[in-house]
Amino acid sequence: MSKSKQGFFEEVYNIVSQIPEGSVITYGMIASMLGNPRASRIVGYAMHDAPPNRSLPCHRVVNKQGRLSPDSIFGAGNQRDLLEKEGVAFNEDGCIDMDKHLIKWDL
DNA sequence: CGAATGACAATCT
DNA sequence: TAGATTGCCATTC
Repeated sequence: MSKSKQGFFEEVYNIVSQIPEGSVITYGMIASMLGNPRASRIVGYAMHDAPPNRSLPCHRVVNKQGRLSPDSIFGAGNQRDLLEKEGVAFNEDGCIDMDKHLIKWDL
């Protein structure tokens, strides 16, 4: 197993692995924590390449719209089902109720 | 080193 | 309001 990924990716995996159940986080937040509030895409790319051996709850990582990743990538309806099982509430639009489940970091 | 990629975000029309 | 475009930045070829 060679470490193809550089530090940034591991930082992303580290944060994602810390997401408690029933909570979600946005790509922009993770990027901001890493010091690059504009690297939201890098976070998404890290998720795309996220190795399952990290047990990354990538289903808890959503965009700011509270929207989940494309079913084509995740696997048709799996992500939403997982979140619902963890106690995450969804809106009628199929988006996560960010105001209730979005992680709030210590201010 | 340069070009291409990408599970986003913000802005414009 | 919804769809399309641009910007941003790390990783890969």
